[in-house]
Amino acid sequence: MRPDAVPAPTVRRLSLYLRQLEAMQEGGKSTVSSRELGAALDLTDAQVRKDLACFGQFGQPGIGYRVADLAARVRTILGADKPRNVVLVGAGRLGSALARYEGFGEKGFRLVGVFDEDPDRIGRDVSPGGDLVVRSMDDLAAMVSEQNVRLGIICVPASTAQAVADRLVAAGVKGLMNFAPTPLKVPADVTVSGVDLAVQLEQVSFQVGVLAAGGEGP
Amino acid sequence: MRPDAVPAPTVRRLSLYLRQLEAMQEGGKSTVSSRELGAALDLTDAQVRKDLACFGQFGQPGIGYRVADLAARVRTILGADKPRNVVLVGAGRLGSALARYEGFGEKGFRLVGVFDEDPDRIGRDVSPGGDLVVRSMDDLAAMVSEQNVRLGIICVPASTAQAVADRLVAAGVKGLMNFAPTPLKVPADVTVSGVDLAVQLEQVSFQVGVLAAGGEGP
DNA sequence: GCGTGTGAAACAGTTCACAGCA
DNA sequence: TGCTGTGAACTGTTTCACACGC
Repeated sequence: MRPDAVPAPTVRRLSLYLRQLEAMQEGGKSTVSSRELGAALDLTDAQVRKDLACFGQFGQPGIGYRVADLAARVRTILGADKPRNVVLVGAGRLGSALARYEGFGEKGFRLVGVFDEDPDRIGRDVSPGGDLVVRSMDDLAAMVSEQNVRLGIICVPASTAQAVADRLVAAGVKGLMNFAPTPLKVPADVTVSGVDLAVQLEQVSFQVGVLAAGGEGP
Repeated sequence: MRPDAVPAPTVRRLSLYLRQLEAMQEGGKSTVSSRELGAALDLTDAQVRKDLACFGQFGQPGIGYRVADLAARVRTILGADKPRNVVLVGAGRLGSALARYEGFGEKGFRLVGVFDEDPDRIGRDVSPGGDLVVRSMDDLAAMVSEQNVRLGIICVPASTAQAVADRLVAAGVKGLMNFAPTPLKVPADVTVSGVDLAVQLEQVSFQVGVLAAGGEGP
């Protein structure tokens, strides 16, 4: 299957498979069936097989999948086998917390720069290791091109998010994770994923209301 | 349409409509067409109408929708017209940043408690206003029942996330937003929304790789 | 027996196209 | 004319069911 034909939901699950496989590998498991892998992630066995089939066949009938092999294969598919550089713009509370978030590093992402236009924030240390300080926005473009950065995280207020996105795109970034509660306009060759925390909580809240109302009946 | 039959994507967009409508209302706009509303959010006009039609008909043919009325109606549908109490568990860096995130308050959520089991964190101030301190997990159940809390945010490491979820559910919480990179098992009447930041970034990264590869051809 | 890979069927969501109304 | 509301068509995803291999 051509890589651009892989459904988005499949890509999301691939990431979950990898995490689960790594946990199983640590636990000393050598093979796993689609049923087992699915059960751990609340998915059907058919779903797991369909997802993996997008990238060729590497299961053994009657046995299942070899955990180590499959993990390595998925890692390659996702590109998680080589480090991918990331920059983060906006060193407010959320931005600073994300800069220190270990989860990105565990997935093979390398945060190479944190930027902000507020002079009070520039120079502040935002890494657990102490080797990352907030830099001026003036240094953004150079960093992106020198370190070949393709991914950017936007953690600025909604009012400046579009301007920041424009600068990142102009510098050469091709994928954005946007925490600002506003839609971004970007060229077609740039991917944006909006992470709108309030909207997500709103969704849970609505669902809770629905289930509560549904449960009231006789 | 029965409220439990509303598609999840529609609920998410409803939240976006509301934000856009509020912006338009502030801008002094009194009516808006599905085309306009859609354009602001990168949606088709048909999509907007279908979404709104789930909740009855309140558009005027030839005119469009009255901004103020529609905003009020959507607010009611989402339950955003009355405050909804929320507790947050895990006052690490991410948890502390989220506790201070204004976006939740703007949507009508009220964070009434922040909890952690680490004694070093208990008592620390985690609010912009200074009226919210980290409390012991021992106080969780009482707070949830006294303040009638239905929503919880989990910001603890993956290793303790399930245990925290169990305690929240036992206390009476019906909806969870989970920032820990692990799936949670909960009863059927409880909703969980996983916000897996690394997975989300992975998805963007994969997409970037695909588009880059696709663009190389002749 | 068990378990993969895969076409067929079912389902969900989006887009189209148009009737009907201001 | 402009715009809504909505059935019909379409697209994409999930589930089912089974042939084939260990």
